[in-house]
Amino acid sequence: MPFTYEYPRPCLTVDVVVFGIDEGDLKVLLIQRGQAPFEGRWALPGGFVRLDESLDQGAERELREEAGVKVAYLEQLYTFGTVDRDPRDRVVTVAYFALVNLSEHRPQAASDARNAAWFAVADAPTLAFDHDKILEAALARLQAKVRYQPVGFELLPEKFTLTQLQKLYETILERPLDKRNFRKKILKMDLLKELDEIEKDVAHRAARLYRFDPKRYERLTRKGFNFEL
Amino acid sequence: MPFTYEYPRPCLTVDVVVFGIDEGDLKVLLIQRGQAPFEGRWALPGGFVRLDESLDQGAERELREEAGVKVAYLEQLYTFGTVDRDPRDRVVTVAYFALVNLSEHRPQAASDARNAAWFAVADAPTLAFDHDKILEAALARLQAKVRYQPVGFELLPEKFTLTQLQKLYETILERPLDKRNFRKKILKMDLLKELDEIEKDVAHRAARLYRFDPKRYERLTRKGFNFEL
DNA sequence: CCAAAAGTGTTTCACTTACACCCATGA
DNA sequence: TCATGGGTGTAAGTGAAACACTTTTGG
Repeated sequence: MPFTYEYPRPCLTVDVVVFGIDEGDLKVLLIQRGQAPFEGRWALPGGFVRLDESLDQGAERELREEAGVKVAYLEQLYTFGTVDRDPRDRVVTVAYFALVNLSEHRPQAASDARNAAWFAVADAPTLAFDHDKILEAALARLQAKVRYQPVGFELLPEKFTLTQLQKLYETILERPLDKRNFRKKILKMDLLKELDEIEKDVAHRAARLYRFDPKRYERLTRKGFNFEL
Repeated sequence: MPFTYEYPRPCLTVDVVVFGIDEGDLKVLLIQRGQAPFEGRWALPGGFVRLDESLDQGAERELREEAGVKVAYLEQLYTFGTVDRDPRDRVVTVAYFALVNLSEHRPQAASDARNAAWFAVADAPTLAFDHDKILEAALARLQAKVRYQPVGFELLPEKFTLTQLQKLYETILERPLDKRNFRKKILKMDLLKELDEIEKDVAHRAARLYRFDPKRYERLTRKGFNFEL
């Protein structure tokens, strides 16, 4: 018979804040709850961790099952464990923070789970449990992170213009950036590869397309940079 | 009869990496284990979370009980939850990161728990479970944090000299700093209050004592600063 | 030819860095 | 008087911030 420790055990869940960018809005993926507690309320995707999976695996599995989402980036955010955060039982949740490329994902996520939806972060509804607090923490983390790591690229299509990239940063940081300074700084990082292609089907001068250099991107992700702007 | 969720539950523990500074060495508090698994091996202080306490409360309680330590600073670090990190059962642990003022604490901690000891981080033994990984993560966090928040002061006595403060930073960052630049920068932050007192009992010119301004300190802790040096 | 966005340089200012000598004190 | 650490200023370089006009293209 297997050994087990003789201590009372709380429930353990994972919850994931999934961010995507859509036409200048920062969006978050929410799920409408089907059962009590908080039945009918919107909440972060998540669920109970299985005993045979790690926390990271649990987070990915829940996203797949609940929202059909494949994430481009996933990191642990914080663990929330106040005694009364779930009215029915003691539940500790490990919160995660994820980024997805919305241009590839929207159709799937929307069709797959009829009760999943993307909300602009600015006008998300009041969430179940302490999920408002979790969302707030995730937003703070995203804003901090984008200043010293190139995470933001996970949110864009593979080929993009510098203006798209700048809009992404402006959306996340919630303030306008200077065009010339932005381009100077981002190009000096030697992170982008200029392509021979340009935008199509725009009613004005077409912009040059870029893609990021995966090697350089990887290096900067590890060692960090300073992106104050 | 109270409601409970019908999912298998892992064990949940907290473990704390407690740092202190002692004569130019960065030290960490370890506990020698009295039971299996890893009996006799050194490990981080910690233990099972009770169902009627939050994670933060659990961390503080364990420190009190196991090591008689009152911490000056405590923050959650990361949650470790791979399946096999404890050979006997599924145990998820929420790791914390703490700073104590060693000049006030050593006698107590040493006497209180005969199996607790301070080790220089550089030559700590191999630890039980995945505690080496946790310690490594805590050290990285401390080094990162000290650059943009005034956490380091928790490690010093109330009144201190600028040289002591500089040594503290040098110890944490593991590299020498320029004396004049250090003083210029730290004083410009308007974080320190110059006292009318000077060092006692030194065999050379006595240095001026400083204390930090709690209001200003609080503000900088929240909003951050840049301390690259 | 007009609307719309693309693209491009320079100046100013603040901050970081490097660096060496005299001072005060107790032994 | 000597050994020990305390205390101080300047110059050069780097990076951030502010700022406006010309170019290209499609409609």
